[in-house]
Amino acid sequence: MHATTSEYAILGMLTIRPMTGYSLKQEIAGSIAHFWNESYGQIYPSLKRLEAAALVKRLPSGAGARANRQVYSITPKGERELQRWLAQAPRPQPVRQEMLLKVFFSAKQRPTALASMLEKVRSTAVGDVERFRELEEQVERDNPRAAGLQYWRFTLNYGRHMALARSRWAAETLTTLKKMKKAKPQ
Amino acid sequence: MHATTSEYAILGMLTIRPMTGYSLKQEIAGSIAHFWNESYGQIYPSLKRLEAAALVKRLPSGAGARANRQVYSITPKGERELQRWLAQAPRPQPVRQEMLLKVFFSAKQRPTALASMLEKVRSTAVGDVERFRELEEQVERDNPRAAGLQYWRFTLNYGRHMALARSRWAAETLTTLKKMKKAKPQ
DNA sequence: AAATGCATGTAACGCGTTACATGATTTT
DNA sequence: AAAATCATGTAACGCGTTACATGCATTT
Repeated sequence: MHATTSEYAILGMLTIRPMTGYSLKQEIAGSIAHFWNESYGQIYPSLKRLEAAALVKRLPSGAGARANRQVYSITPKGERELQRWLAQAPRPQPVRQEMLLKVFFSAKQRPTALASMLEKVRSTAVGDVERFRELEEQVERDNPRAAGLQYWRFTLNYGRHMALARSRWAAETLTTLKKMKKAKPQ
Repeated sequence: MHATTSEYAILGMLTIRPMTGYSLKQEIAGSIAHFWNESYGQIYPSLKRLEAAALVKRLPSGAGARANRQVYSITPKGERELQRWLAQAPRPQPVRQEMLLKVFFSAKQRPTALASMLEKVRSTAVGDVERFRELEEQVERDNPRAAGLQYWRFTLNYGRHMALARSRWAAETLTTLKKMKKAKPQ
């Protein structure tokens, strides 16, 4: 078994309900888009591979309208494979923070340039905190009895924690930058 | 101008001092590895492209030993291009959190599986906080008069803030998970 | 003499997005 | 009748890592 993370994401979505490639994309956009996305260029070939590995199967399409529609559901084998994957600790992902590159290389620039960038970072992060809070309320309003509501909340809460940390770091860095300016006026 | 972020990273490193492809890799590993990495497969072709765009130039290699050695330095044009890039707000990067995928899809699993995963996430994050603190001390010890020391600190501090937020989120989530178990014992 | 380090480079592969092509069905 | 939505798919490209090939210089 050498499924990609995209394939596990699809497998996971299919535990909610059987779906077409098209509705997978929609469902992802409407639930986990704040931390995961898939494009059709990934979805359709993935479904083919998952089917070949018997982790998903095509449901018989009711003849007539939308006969070309391919509805996929997860198989028991697919459920076992998903479960196996869930139990493994997430692999640490390589970090590539373009923003920190800009911070680091600002050492030889006028500090005001960095300050204005950090001000944008800060205000974006503050906005994100609010956005996550609203999203959570919206999710609770629209899906009050969703089976995985609490788990959904966990993921939104993660986003909020991170955005909050980011905003605090930016504010702290801006303060330090101002102190540096005072200590060493040009 | 359509340089990639890797190319800007290389350009930035060359503001520290002229370097070979080989030493670029080393220098990156020894300073910004906590948020950025480059492989030779990126570095050498990038240097070629940067040279073609006249953003870097090859220094004349002193004949004799190591004659094949290619030392690159940033050009005034390269410095202008870097500065232009630094002034732009960092583009928001697409998030793909494998870990949250596991949280989200654990809704239909036994909660103990998620708990043990989160415990790993938490302890790793706690370790990271400590690691960033140590790294900062080490940097201050080894490079006490580095020109960009404060900016270096900013980037390490970012890592620490994020790791701290992650550890707190994990702890909070674990607590909620325990409460859920109590409220609905199997 | 052997091992390690310095140094340059490329080919293959993986994973992902974007953009396009195509057409049926449903809504306005 | 037109517009929007549902639906499937692929080709091209971008960016990145891994693994390999090659060879000289320095240290042990």
